[in-house]
Amino acid sequence: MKYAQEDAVEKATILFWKKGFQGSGMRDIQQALDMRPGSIYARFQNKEGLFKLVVEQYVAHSKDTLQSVANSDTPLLSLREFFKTALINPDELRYMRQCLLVKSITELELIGDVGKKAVLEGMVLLNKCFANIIEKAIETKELQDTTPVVFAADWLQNQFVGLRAFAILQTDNSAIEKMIDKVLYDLKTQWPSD
Amino acid sequence: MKYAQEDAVEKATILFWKKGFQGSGMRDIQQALDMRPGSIYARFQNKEGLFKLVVEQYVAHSKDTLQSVANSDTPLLSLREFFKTALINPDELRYMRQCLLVKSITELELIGDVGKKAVLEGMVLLNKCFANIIEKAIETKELQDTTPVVFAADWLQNQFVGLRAFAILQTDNSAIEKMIDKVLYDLKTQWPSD
DNA sequence: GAAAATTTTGAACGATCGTTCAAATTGACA
DNA sequence: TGTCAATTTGAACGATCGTTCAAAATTTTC
Repeated sequence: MKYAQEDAVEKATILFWKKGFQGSGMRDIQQALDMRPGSIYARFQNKEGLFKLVVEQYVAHSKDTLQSVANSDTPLLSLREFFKTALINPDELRYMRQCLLVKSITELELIGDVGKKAVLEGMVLLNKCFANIIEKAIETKELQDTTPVVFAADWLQNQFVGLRAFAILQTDNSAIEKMIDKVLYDLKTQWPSD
Repeated sequence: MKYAQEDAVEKATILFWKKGFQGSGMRDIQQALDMRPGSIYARFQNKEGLFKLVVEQYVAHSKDTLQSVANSDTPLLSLREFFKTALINPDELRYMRQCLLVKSITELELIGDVGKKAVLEGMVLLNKCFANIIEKAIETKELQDTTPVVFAADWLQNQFVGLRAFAILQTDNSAIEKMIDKVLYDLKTQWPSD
């Protein structure tokens, strides 16, 4: 029963990821989940309720991934692999290059308060995950211990956003890899002082 | 007559910028332009035709701005000012922090071919402007002459995308300024070799 | 100033939007 | 197997979507 729900949310995730909140009609959702409108409303309250679950599941999954990066022996090397996996994928999965949260932020005004809250809280949570990775990388001496953790976490999250927007337009995978290298390079250099 | 058209496109720009292509209904547009549907269709063909003009005008304006940055005595200092102007603005203009092109890219699948083409060509054009700035900065010795122009242009455009997504969520202007400093710092450092 | 050409108007169209709900189906328990 | 609760169904609702077009208003032409 609970499994069926997770499965439905997963299918909805693909749809929202591809088409956005506004762009995904209830009839698209009905088709994707193979459920009739009444069932969807009985289970998820309404479109926004489903979207909220999608975002929460997306964030939870991202959090898990980022935590396993942080807990790796070499967090920075794992981070590089994580970037590559997220940004370089076959054509039918290209929609995944865009970050679902960032995509949602661009249409934040059109989403209700419930969905909005889920998106913004998700951003904050993932920011903490990035901070955690940086802390761990300092511990393993992959990063200098002078690295400003909180600021670098914001910066790293930014880089990820920019990279994803870049990757979605890019056909050349090696250009994406070079861009990832630049990010990791800049992460290790000096940071501007206040 | 032509002036009235530019004025209408400008008003439509604000609307599309705030609400996106899909999120801007024809009735919103009618109200924003103070025109009745028939007039709008007579002038702009349809919603997508208006959107195309909006994107083209947006790109043309951005191009002008970036070119004046490139033609400054100190392109890199001007670039810094450009970033600050684009990313730090009063609350009623906050919608401008998001890049209209990037916002459009997130809903590219929902826009027709005409609008899609305008957006993608706009990205390419602005990329060339970024490359031009880098070339000029090399000439003025603000950048090392080993800076890889084409790659750095992609990178700089990326940074701008990331910064804008960051700025739209940010309330603290000094955090944005610090992030801009980091970008300019990283622009001047070494680049990973192939 | 009359006639012709151009532009603007706004009611109305069919399609699609998110959502509802009475009826049918299914599942749980005695 | 019969009963009751829980779930699923799908036709249908009012609202809104992008768009059309005959009629009215305006501008241009001679």
